[in-house]
Amino acid sequence: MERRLVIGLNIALTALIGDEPHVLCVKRRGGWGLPFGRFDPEEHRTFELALRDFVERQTAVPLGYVEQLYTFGDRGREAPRASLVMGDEADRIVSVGYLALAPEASELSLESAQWRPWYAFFPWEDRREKGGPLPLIEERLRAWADSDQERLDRIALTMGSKKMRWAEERALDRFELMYEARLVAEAHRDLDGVEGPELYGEAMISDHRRILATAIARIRGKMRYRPVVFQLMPEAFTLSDLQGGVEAILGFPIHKQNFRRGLESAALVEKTSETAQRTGGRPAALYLPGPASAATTAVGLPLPRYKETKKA
Amino acid sequence: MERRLVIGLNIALTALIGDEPHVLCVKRRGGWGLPFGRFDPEEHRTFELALRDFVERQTAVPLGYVEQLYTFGDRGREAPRASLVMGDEADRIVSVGYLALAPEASELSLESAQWRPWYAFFPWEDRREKGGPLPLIEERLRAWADSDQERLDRIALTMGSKKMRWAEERALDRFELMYEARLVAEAHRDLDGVEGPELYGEAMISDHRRILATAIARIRGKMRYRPVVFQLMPEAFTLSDLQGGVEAILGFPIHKQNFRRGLESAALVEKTSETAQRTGGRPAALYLPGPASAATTAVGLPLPRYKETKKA
DNA sequence: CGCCATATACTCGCGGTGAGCAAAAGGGGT
DNA sequence: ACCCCTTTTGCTCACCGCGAGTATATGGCG
Repeated sequence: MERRLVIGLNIALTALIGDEPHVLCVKRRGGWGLPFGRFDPEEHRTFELALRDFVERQTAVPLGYVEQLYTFGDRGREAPRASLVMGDEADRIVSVGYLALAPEASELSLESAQWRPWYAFFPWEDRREKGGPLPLIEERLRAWADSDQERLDRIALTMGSKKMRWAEERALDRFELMYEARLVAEAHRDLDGVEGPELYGEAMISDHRRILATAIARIRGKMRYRPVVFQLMPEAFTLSDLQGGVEAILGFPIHKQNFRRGLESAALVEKTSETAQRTGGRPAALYLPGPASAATTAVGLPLPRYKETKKA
Repeated sequence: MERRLVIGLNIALTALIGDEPHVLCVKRRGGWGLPFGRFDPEEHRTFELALRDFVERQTAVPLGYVEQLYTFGDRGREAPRASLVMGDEADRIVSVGYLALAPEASELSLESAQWRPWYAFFPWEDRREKGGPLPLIEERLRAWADSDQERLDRIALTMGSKKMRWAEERALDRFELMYEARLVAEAHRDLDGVEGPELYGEAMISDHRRILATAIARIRGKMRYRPVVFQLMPEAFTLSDLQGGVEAILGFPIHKQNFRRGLESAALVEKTSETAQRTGGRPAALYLPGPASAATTAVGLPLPRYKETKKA
């Protein structure tokens, strides 16, 4: 029997709902996963076209900004059951992961598709509020390292420490560390089928949570040198909205005045004469993306680095 | 007749020879190209293993650092002749590009493999010396733009201008611009088969020059936040060697004292007691990669941005 | 009319970075 | 032996971006 190559396309489509980043998920047997499909060379001229095609079919959501993430070709990268979903047992699956951004989370007509918050899958990536599972996770990672200096260094590097600052864009490294230390359900599912004690975040089928981690890492990193946030914002927005969105993606709060100063000095936004009607305090001016906000521009947002000592 | 998916792996393996970055090329009919091969799912467990396997077979050069670049799945991305090399006419080729770095350019036993300098393919990317084809290229690009403001903006953005600084990591964008403006031979070969006037840089088969541009862009960008240069250096080196390598990759000269200051304050290098015997001036101390130079470290070299006003 | 909440404006100080000067350490020629 | 040339190495200084705090404007609401 001949083995054939099959190319699967996976997409992490994210949009903001309020100040919470969400990812589009579809229900499969085995649990939630990212929308995906098989690339048919007869039918589609490019990966992107195929992607748009079947995402719209599966979820009735049109795609906006799209970017390729990574191509996974490892045999055995998935649990055996994945092949039941994607093709014949004997086929070899190569999957190409994509990131996409939408300016709003559209209504979903299908029950099998749903917007789910990022941080349900990665609770440790959200540091906007004090608290959270991080201290405990670090403790368990150190227990796993078991005085192995190399492991301890790696933990300090990816999770932050006294000397090393928290690097929000290392979301993938953190997930891989958690996987190796068996603190996420997928590790047990893939390796021995046994449930561990206290695991963190919701699992996804196959390696989809890994792809989502890649997507989070990518967009977090990209925000520093490309104005991609605007792909997640509506036409007009207040600076607070924008900052809320940025903080949601980054996973930590930033200084308001400095953020605004940087935005204006880089011509990233343009003030309109209208104001938003809000409850609470003084009405905020509505802004539009400015001349420097074109997706092709190599200008970054004024983003600080995470610091332990900041107000909630 | 059934069409099948074929996965091709392409690799841009680079090493320094003196102060010149070189890429490993293989001779094919049609001209020079990157080493590549067909991924056989029966034989290889992962892409990387396959890569190492056939590069060693084709060129007898072992790979060091390896990183995936991008996966190209477009139909018609290649000239028809490519399918003769890679598979049957009817097969659909998807190619995965890789970047690899070697600490030295090993001797090549095969005549069909050869180290070729980066800047033979991209003369406009080397701004270490005054002069070069850039002013003329910009002029021809503007002629191509023909007062189309969008094109003019794009040119200013990718090629630099008064307001926009030269961004060395935009090598891919520049190549794509040159392709669209038909200033590289591939554009004519792929589109109409006619030779144009004055073209820039040597051509490669298929889209291999594009992959090399991607590789250059990637390593240039990566140097800013990861100490990847050390993958290109021998065991011990002088700071001038290191700086020469960095400048070779970046494509422009940098300030010596500031470079050294940054290196030491980041603990990227470690001084040894030995010195290099050189002709010319004062002997330089030999250095080793320092504690912060591990490939996993998120620390960048102290790299300035290109400025027009610099010494030769 | 006073209170509250948020938006917006301004200031201050540190540290990173760009740029240059000057001394140190060899080699080679006269 | 001495001078000159070259490259390395050490140091200074000014500027600017950025973190962080303080103060003022502008609305809603009781």
